[in-house]
Amino acid sequence: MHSFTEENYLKAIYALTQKSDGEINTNAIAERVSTKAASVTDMLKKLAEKQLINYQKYQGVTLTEAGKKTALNIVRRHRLWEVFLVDKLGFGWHEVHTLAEELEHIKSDELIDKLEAFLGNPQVDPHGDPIPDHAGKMMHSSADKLSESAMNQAVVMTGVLEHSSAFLQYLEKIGLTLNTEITVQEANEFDQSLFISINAQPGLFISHEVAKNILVSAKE
Amino acid sequence: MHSFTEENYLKAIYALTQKSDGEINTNAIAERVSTKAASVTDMLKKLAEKQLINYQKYQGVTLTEAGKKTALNIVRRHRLWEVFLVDKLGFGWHEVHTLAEELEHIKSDELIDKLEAFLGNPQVDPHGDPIPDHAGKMMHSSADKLSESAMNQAVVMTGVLEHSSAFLQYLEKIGLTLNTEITVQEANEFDQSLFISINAQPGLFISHEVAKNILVSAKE
DNA sequence: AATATATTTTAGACTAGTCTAAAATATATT
DNA sequence: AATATATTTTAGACTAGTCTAAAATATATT
Repeated sequence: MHSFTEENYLKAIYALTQKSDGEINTNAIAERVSTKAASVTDMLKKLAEKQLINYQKYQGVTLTEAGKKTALNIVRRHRLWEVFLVDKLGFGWHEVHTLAEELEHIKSDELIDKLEAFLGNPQVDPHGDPIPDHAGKMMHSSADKLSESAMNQAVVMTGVLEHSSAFLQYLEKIGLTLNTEITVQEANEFDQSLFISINAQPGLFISHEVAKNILVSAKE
Repeated sequence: MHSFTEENYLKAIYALTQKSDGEINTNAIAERVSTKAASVTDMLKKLAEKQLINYQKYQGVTLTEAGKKTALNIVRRHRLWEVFLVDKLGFGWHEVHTLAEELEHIKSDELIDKLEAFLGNPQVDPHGDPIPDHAGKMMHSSADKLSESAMNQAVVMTGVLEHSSAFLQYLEKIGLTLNTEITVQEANEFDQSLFISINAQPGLFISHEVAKNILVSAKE
């Protein structure tokens, strides 16, 4: 069994790997787990010892198969708890991350499997991120950024690339939530801001910064 | 905020207080939190420092008001999670204690309040133990031991005094679960074993040891 | 290629919680 | 009341995880 702290490091390494394939460096991990580089080095030795990461001094880090499996399991737990918090307890999608960070460390496969069944075997969490199964497999969505979406073509919002509470609250306020139907009606060449319509209602402007953090898929 | 470990000590002291009013001694706590007396002494100093317990060297321990409030809050969390695990996820009443011991340490009043509402504001946990409210108040049940129940009088099972998995599984197997209607038909003078009928079905024998760990209330 | 800068690691110290063995105190027994 | 026994506390050491400051290495710049 891995400690609370070890799990957090693995999760951080996994998340960083997603963003930037290749080796992950010490400072990036330190920032993610809110600690100092020196502490990270200590933990990397420990994780390497346990065969969870490939680590050579000064050479950066990659997850081993075992490490990846563990990380995906944590992600699985995290996302299932998020679904529970939003769907069952009525939390907003911007409020659940911190709570799920605690809940994810409760280790019982039986608990998680029962939770999954209770939630109706959801494929994605409240932010549209896919939920890994036991084996670590998860849905691969073929989503595009709204900022790259074609004009006058109805698409459906399926995810976000930015998970900050501020961003999520803003989206909710202007009516951009998962499964919303969006049509880009105009793109401003100067700043790439978009004029869009939501669910066929009066449109609104969003900045490029916002548009590039929204994922959409073709309406099926 | 109190650490995971501090919470466990407070909970242990509270539980011991329930069983034996008066001061709680170091060894009893050590056994309950599975540690050594020396470690308990260290922690008692810390808890006294934080005004959670009244502690004088060699004199035993009592909870302060603040300590009691904290302990009741942990009990509240523990029992609500147990309801969730049994009612919503389908765990057996003998399986939930250990999981709830982990879940109870997740500290968010909002989470617990929402969980409580989601569960329909239950008054008791799956073992019939009352759930404290915010203020630490809880239902006071006027239950008797089945072993002291009057003959030929229908009563309802409302709780247990023994929470071991083995005992709970045994009760479930023979059909003794919460809210079961029980009538004592015969008492054996020699060993105080009882012949009882359950929900008006063919009767069965139970030992005195079992009967004295079952709580019943008058059928209303 | 030599040097400056940035990144990572090492060394040694700190905290929370635990332990063993010895010392101090309380309680039980005569 | 004196002594034996049981309980609790103290002293000092250990582990997991963290930190700062200095040393080692890698990368960027000239």
